[in-house]
Amino acid sequence: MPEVADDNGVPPPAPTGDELLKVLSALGNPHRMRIVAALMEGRTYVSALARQIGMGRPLLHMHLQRLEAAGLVVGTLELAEDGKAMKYFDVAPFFYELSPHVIARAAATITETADRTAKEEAK
Amino acid sequence: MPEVADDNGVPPPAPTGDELLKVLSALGNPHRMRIVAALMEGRTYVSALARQIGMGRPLLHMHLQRLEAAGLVVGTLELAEDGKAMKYFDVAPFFYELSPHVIARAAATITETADRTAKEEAK
DNA sequence: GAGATGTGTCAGGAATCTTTGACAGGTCTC
DNA sequence: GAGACCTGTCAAAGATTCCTGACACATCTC
Repeated sequence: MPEVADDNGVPPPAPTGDELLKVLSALGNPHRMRIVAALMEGRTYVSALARQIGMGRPLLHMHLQRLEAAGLVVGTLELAEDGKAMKYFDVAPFFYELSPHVIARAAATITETADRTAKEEAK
Repeated sequence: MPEVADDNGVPPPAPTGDELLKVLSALGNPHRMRIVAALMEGRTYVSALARQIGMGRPLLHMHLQRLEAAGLVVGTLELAEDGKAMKYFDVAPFFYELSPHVIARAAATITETADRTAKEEAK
């Protein structure tokens, strides 16, 4: 018997346009996909992960930030026994379905905050 | 009773890393999401679509190309009655599931063709 | 032929994303 | 205090993506 998740029935298959957009653009990057993959093997803290996948800390930091903003990973600042502050990351239990309908529905609710709209708004 | 699709059972939930990457980065863009949405309402040709969603033809052309490369839409060059060549686009019946496992699995099969690899390859 | 419609491509600038190196702050051990 | 870890941020390069304005080619109508 496989693992039992406690959600019953169909999960809400209608994400917001902005949400889906953030998720897709976050996952649409080789490094970030690898980061999620690495995190699947167990939680770690930033520096360790950086060494593990051969990537600069500042870079990793930025990518993790992007993933966290999309709700795909969660980071918690924990204090180790010796008093050092370490930020551990875990993958979040996300699930999305990608189909023409989902895309179409999501497209209708796109805010486009990062557009010229903001400028004209300011006027 | 909902619509009946003629695929039986579970569709292969293990896309290639490169494939998933192309799909996600293609869909992770507001314009391209809107293009898919617009195409869901019916097939059209490039110029008409450009007018419909208020976008330059060259730009639209590029976006459609990206979507087609990812296998999300299909374009066919058809000859109208009056002899004009028009390129009609349809959305493809794609379906992907996005979960940590899928990402992790896909991440393992990333080719990274668009990397420094190509340069060193050329040498 | 001029004009309207369709196709496609190219060059160049604008806007973003990615990446690196340096810096600052913290705790612990020697 | 010096050195080894950890965290975070910033500025400035590099690389991509996005976007626009031409341009070329084709067909049909006036």
